[in-house]
Amino acid sequence: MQRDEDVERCGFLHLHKDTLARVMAQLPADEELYDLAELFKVFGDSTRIKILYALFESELCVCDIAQLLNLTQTAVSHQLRVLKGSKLVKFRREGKTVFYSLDDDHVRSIIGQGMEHLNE
Amino acid sequence: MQRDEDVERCGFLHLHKDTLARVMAQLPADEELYDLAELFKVFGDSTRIKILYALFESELCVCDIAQLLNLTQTAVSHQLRVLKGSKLVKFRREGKTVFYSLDDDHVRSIIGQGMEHLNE
DNA sequence: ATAACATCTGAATAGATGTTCATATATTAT
DNA sequence: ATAATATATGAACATCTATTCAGATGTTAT
Repeated sequence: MQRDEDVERCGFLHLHKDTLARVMAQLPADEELYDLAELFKVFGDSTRIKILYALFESELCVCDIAQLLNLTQTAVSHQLRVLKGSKLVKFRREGKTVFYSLDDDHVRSIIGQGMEHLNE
Repeated sequence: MQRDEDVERCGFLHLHKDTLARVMAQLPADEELYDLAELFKVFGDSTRIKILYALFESELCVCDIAQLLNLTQTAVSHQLRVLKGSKLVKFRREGKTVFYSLDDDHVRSIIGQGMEHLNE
């Protein structure tokens, strides 16, 4: 991934200096780009997408999610942990059961935009 | 991932029938959800995110992208292939060089929404 | 035709990821 | 305290994925 000057490559032949400046100016810091990729990685699993979609309509407990989507309780629990870590879902406890719900409207808009892209 | 009735679980204790109906009605087909996850998987890699971001300002050739982002030409080429496969970038050939550009405004909005979510 | 250049492709490898199994924790009822 | 229930967690395993290396393809100039 890291590179130095030990390999022959073309120069910035096709890129004007001012364009280069604009591209570089737009480019966020490496860490921010990394975090962004980490966020999308969370959306990049069908189990998690299913869970998020199920939560569109109503808060749900772990067990209901598992039955609804035909998944094991353990798998759901693991994935909810990931979704929680990215602040995409929040939860509240009520006795033995834990209810999860969407934490953020960005979830809807991101998924919505993704769906739009697919249906083109 | 697949389950049957051989394991003890809670019933739909917390979910009213009409809510269940709404949740199920909202839920897209499995294949669609799978495709959506595949799409986000593409966004879920920092190299690809960098490439997409670089293309926000201007079309770029493979070699310029590689130098700009300090990546090998091969790695960039492989990732452009993936981006092309998801219709996120398009390209045009000009002599020896190939210029890539964003294929879709959804790229901007999806990345934008992701960034917004991070900065909360 | 040959050389030089830009890009692409396939195989191999190392690292990341999701599920399962077994078990632990937490809450409620008896 | 004990049992029952809902959820969470850790380790192990199999699968997927991104990069690198070596070589192929396509284009232009000589």
